[in-house]
Amino acid sequence: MDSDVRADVGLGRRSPTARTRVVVADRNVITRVGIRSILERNAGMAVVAEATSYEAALDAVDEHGPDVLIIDLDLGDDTTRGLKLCEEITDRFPATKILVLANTLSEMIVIEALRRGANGYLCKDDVKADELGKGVRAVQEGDTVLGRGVGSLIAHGLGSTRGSAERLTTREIEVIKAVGQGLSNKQIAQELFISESTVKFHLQNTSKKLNAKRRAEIVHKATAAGLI
Amino acid sequence: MDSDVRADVGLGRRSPTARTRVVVADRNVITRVGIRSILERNAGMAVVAEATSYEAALDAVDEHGPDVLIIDLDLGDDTTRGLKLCEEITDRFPATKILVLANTLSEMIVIEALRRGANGYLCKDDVKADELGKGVRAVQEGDTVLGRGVGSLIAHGLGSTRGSAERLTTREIEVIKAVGQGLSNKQIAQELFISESTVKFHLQNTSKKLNAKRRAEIVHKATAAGLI
DNA sequence: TGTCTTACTAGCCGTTTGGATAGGTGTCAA
DNA sequence: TTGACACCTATCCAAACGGCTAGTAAGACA
Repeated sequence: MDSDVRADVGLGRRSPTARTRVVVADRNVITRVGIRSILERNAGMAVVAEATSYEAALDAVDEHGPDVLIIDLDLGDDTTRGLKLCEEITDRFPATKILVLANTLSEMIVIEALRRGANGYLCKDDVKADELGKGVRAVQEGDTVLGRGVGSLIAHGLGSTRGSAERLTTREIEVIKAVGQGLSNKQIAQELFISESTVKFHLQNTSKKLNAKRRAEIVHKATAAGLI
Repeated sequence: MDSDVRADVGLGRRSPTARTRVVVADRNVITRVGIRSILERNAGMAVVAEATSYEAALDAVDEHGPDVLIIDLDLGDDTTRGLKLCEEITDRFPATKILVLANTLSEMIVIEALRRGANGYLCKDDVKADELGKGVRAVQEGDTVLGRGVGSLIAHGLGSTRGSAERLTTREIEVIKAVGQGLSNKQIAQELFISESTVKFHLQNTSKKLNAKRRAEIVHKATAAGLI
C-alpha cells in the first residue's frame, strides 16, 4: 500500500507567490495525477498534498491549510462519510473551500453536499480541462460552482414540490442495501431485528423519496447514485 | 464541444526512438491527462492521440497505429459498444494491443473483454502509478495483464461450475432495464410485445446467470456492472 | 404545555412475484 | 440433419410484495 498522504513533490513551480494551494482527495492515482497536472500546468496552482482516504484528507487540510480541497465523495465504501467530511472541514477549517468532484450525478447527493458546506460540485465526466482551474478559482473566491447539468438538476429538484430531493435515513439505506443483496423482507427483518412490516414501511418511504415505483427501481436509483 | 480526436501536442519528448506509442480512449479529461502524465513522465512512453468516443478511438488507431490502446469501456451509454470495439480493433489492427482500464470490476465484463481480444484489464481505482506503465509495457510485449483482484475474480468465476460468467442476451438486458425502471412484469410484457410468462422466463434465466436471488438483486448487479 | 415533525414500528389484504416444469419456434453452424 | 441457442408461451401454487392505516417515541418550537 502507498501511504495515505504524500507531500508535494514539487512539479514545475511557476509563479512564486500567492498561488492557490490545493489538496486533492481521491482514491484514484490517475485522477490525482490528472488534476495535479491540469492545475499546475494550465492554471498555475499548487497541489500541496494528496489524500486517498477521509482521515488523510482531514489530516492534509489540517497540516497544509489549503485554499481549496478537491474531493471525490466516493473515497470509501459509502458516500455518507464524504458528506460528513464536508461538514467537518467547513466546521473546523472554514478558510478552506470545498470543491466536490464526483463520479456520479445524483440530485440527492448534490443537495446534501451543498447543505453540508461544499462550495462547488463538478462531475468528472463533464468537466473540461479549463473548467477545473476556473472552478477552483471560483470557489476560492467565494462563489458557488455547479457543473454543467448540476445546476439544472437541482433546480428541477427544488421545483418539484417534494419527493426526490429528500434525504434517506440511515435505517432506510440499511434496508435498501439489504434489498440490493437480494434478501426478502423477512430476511431483512431478521437481520435488522425489526418486523417485516417495518421493512415494508421503510421501503415505501424510500420509494416516495426516490420517486420509484418498486423495490427494483429503488435499488437501481440508489446504486446509480452511489448510495449502496 | 471539443473535437473528438486530438493529435499529440508534444509534451516533453525524451527518448527519440522506439518509444511505446499509446492511444488513450476515455471520455474524462482528467483521466486522459492523468494517464498521459504518468506514461510520459514516468514510463517514457508517448501518448500520440486521445479519443472520447468509440468512433474516434477507431479512427485514432487507424491513423496512428499505436502499440497499445488504453480504453475505458464506459465510453458511451452502454458497455456493449466498448466490447464491440475490442473485437473490431483486434480484427482490423491486430498489431495494436488493447488494455482495458475500467471503472467497475465485473466478472462478466472482464471475461467478455478478454474473449473479444483485450490483452489486459486494470481497474482504475486499484492501479498504482507504476503499474500503469508496467501494464502497458506488458501487453505490448504480448502478455495478458490482469489487475489486482481481477485475476482472482475470474478464477473464482471459472471455478464455479456455471453461472456468473455467462453473458446476458440482448433481450435479457432489455428486460432487466425495464425492471430497473420499476415496471411490473405485465408492463414489461406490453412494452416488449411479449407475454408476461416470457418476461418471467427471461428474469429467471438472468437470475441464474447473475447468481441473484431476486429481481432487485439482478438490478443491483447489472447496475453496478454498468450493464444498464 | 401542547403541538408538529420525524423516524420507527406494526397488521391487514389483495396483487405480484418466483420456482418448477413443459412445451413451442426460428436460426446458425457443425 | 442434428444440435445448440435465443426466444417465446403456458400453468400451478406458495411466497413475497405494495398500499393502506395507525400507533409510539424523541426532538423542535412557540
